[in-house]
Amino acid sequence: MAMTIRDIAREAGVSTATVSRALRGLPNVDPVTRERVRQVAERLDYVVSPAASRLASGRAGSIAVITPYIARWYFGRVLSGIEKVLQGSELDLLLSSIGDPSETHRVPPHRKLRRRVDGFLVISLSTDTEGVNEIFEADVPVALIDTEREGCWSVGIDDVAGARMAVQHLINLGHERIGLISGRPLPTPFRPEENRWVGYRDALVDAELPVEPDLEACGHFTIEGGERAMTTLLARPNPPTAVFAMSDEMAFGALRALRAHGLQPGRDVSVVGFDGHEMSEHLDLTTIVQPVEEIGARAAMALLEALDHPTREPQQLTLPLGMVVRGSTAFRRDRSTS
Amino acid sequence: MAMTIRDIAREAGVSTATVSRALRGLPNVDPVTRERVRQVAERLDYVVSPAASRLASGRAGSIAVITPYIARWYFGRVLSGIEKVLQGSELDLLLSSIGDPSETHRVPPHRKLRRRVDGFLVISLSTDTEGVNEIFEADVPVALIDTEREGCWSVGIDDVAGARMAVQHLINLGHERIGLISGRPLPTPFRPEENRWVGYRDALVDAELPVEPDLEACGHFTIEGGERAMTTLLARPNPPTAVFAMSDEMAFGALRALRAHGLQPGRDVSVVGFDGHEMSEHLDLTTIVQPVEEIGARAAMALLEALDHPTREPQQLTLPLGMVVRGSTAFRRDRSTS
DNA sequence: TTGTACGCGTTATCAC
DNA sequence: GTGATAACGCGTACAA
Repeated sequence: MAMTIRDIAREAGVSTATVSRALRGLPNVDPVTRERVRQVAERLDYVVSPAASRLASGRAGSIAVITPYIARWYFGRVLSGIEKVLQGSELDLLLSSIGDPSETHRVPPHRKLRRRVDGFLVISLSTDTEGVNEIFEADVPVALIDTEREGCWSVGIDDVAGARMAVQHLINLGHERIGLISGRPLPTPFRPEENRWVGYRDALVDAELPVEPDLEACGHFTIEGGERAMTTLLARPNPPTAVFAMSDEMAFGALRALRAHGLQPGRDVSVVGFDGHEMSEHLDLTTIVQPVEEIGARAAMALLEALDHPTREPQQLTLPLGMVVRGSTAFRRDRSTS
Repeated sequence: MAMTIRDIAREAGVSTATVSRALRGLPNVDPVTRERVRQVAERLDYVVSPAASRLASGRAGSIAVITPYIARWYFGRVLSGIEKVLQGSELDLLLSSIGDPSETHRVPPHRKLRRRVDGFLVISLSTDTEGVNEIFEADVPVALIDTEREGCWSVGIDDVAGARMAVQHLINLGHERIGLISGRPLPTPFRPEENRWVGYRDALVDAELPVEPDLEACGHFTIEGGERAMTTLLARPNPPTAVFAMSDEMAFGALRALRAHGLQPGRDVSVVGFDGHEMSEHLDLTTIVQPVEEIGARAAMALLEALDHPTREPQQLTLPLGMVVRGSTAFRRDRSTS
């Protein structure tokens, strides 16, 4: 049924070794021979058996992407960036979501992926997360997204600086009580969350503004959560006049909560998001823009490089951030004045 | 370095054959022996070499998901549903996006995936799309999402009925000029697009309402596109008083276009979307709701079943649809009256 | 119930 | 530049 390398060898009148060399583009093959082998392989519709090739070569021929979520905006886009790069390589992309690490545990990826991948690509997860930490035991290169770790390649943005930029923008607008819609209570298994928290706090401290627990609420990175968080903040004794949400989706929920309370974003309460989600433009949301697809693409490229040059020293890449100011942020006005 | 089956056999004092049988849960193994082998394997941290196992057994141990996009809402959610099911199986999930079939061609998935998957899961793509049609030559089961084809398993919704329901809702509200924001000009490589077009037309024809080219505009399934499409429709000599958008995201754009023109969704122009996107609630959009993640999950389950029982006759599964009515649709009022 | 031994389709190491 | 041939690690008839 399926052609084997021997069929090609026989048909081309050469040995299997030569077929192997010819097809893989290795040197020391007569151009004429190579071409003949190519023709025969083409004609007989031959494709190498990956299983056999992998067994013989010792290479797995694939890389695994470990992500907490697949369906969420950020992760989908990063994944897309990764896939586009890998498409151009010879490697298979194995997708493995580990779900929310705080939920019921699935089989840790390490155990299931043992011996079957040449490298890992990890999105957003802290390297000490249970189920993630184990992948470093495997002796394959790892490219980290949104995190760093000794001996690993990594790509990401400066979350601390991004959060600072967002909060500083609010400070510049005269706000003094600046709230935070975070993901969940620290510590979290997501690095960006920690870092944005630090950036938020640093900006406030530098400006000698209060950092109160009362100014923070968890939004769990969902629209619903953001809405609840904003509602919570509004119900506080002394509510913030501006809010920094750690993601655009949570900011969307915050905007909705404001409107539900008869408040106008920007005019009554300023909101800054984080991501550069397409909808932010449509909802007139000021936000920190990160190059999401490119983050994925660069990480994939880094991993490919690591596989090509095993000895090369891992690099850390930080991609630039931007801020788009829209109507959701404005100068602070005393609410009683309006 | 890495343990082999022989190491386990030696350590457990049995043959490799017994180790293989014991570890795979095959019958005809003394429970005591099996347990001992298990213990040894556990202790030595042994995992089978997938390459060797696949070569020997002839099974690829993985399935491929073919999708046009990864980053878009619908596809990300379907993919997530698939992944959750596959996570519980022994199969690897190979992700392969083929991009927009009308764009520059990448390597067709068939060629790259030959001999390396036990089955295919195809999302939304017409089976006669170039690069997709070839996968049926491989002699492996295929589960189709949003499409059907002889000999294939399939899962989806009734797009014709869904579109009909949306348009009928508008008709019931008294609208007579009902516009359509479609994806792109027919023919398209996406089945849902064709079917929703049919449902739109059928509903209008049944109600003896006009089906004019002037009432249709392409939105390419993006927010931006939907906005442009709505703008186009509003500029027509005799613009529609209601619009059915083939996706929620296009509907979001349409809502924005309306506001940009000083029109109020629902009051001035009614809009119905399609999907059940989380944001639709926040934007007060009436929409047809489909169980997206479940579509993916069911398709994956179908494929697993097909792999387990190769002789079983393929089934076609149609999942139920719902409609959520919100503020974006309302009784038609003569615009001059307002 | 268990063991033996061959085959799976390549790659890689030698010789030539 | 090319050809034998020994791995690679496991699954599986077949025999015991």
